[in-house]
Amino acid sequence: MDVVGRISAQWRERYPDMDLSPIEVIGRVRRLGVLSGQMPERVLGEPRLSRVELEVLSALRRSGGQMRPSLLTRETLSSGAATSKRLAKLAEEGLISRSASGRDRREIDVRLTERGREVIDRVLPAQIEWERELLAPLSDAERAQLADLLAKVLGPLDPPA
Amino acid sequence: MDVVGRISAQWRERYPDMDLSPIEVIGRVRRLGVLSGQMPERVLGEPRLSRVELEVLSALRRSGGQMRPSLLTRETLSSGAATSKRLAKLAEEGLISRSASGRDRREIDVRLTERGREVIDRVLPAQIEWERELLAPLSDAERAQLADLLAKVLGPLDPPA
DNA sequence: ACCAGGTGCTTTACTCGTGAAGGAGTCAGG
DNA sequence: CCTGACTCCTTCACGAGTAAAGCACCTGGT
Repeated sequence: MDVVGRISAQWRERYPDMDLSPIEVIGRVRRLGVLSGQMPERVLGEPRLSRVELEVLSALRRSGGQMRPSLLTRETLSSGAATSKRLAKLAEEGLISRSASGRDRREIDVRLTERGREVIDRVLPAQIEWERELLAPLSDAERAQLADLLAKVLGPLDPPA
Repeated sequence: MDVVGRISAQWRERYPDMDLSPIEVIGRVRRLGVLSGQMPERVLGEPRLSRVELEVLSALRRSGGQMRPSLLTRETLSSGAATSKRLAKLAEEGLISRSASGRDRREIDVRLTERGREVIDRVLPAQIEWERELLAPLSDAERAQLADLLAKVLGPLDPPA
């Protein structure tokens, strides 16, 4: 039995008629979320990237071209301030470039540099591999089912656009 | 479709033969983990408690008596340093007390104060209610299924004890 | 009885995130 | 044209987390 199982067993023993099903889901989600972020050294490439920095580079990579900070803010579920600092750091490390957008001078175009593209192409597969290992106890069908159930929960929560 | 769905669709379009199933699970888990932590004001009681502080008080509440910091560290998946500071803050706010354990003078007994017990008894039900709302899109059976699948993944990951 | 190595908690120095305030740009109504 | 309200990004002051070092204490082999 996992930690959350023991926790809710303890609650149940104490208050037999409390409905703990939310804890058994959300508690596990939070735990798995944290554990999935504790990647072994080998997974993160040369420049030690945090999970969120990796998400930024991934977003740039899959979008193909440039992206505005506000979009990255939404995708990473963090504050605008955090994005600003993150981009400054990534630019400092030579992984992205920032340049004024032509259309609206308030906007910034963020792009991967050559080096940034090379880094994300090396690190992302390792990251996915690590996630696959975490999910090893599940069959393919179970993994798909898990993805579906989570999508069902997230659907109404995620911002409409 | 949720954000992660759009993300993996974008990847698929670009690299049709990449296996993205880990992203579709872990990505959603991470997102839901973050969103479940962004509780509306009303959920957290008088003293503004963070999610982890609430976990500490809950652990003390359900264990019935006292607990050592090292145990709380393991349950909250954070560092010992973080636990030390957290306990100092909670003690400052009068929610817990810390006293030397009789057995081993390195150990500390952490207990809920009267006020601490009152606070957690008020806040925890609100918290569970909020989690229940997040999971509203699922039927009872689906919620149970989701809990099971997550337990299957966490089983091998959680520390053995 | 000693003391070397291990354990349990705290402290220190630092990084990273946040909300709120700030500066610059756009735009619609008069 | 102005001007006031809005948007986009950045800066600031601060809170909270971490790793590593530190301190006090226990324990088992000699």
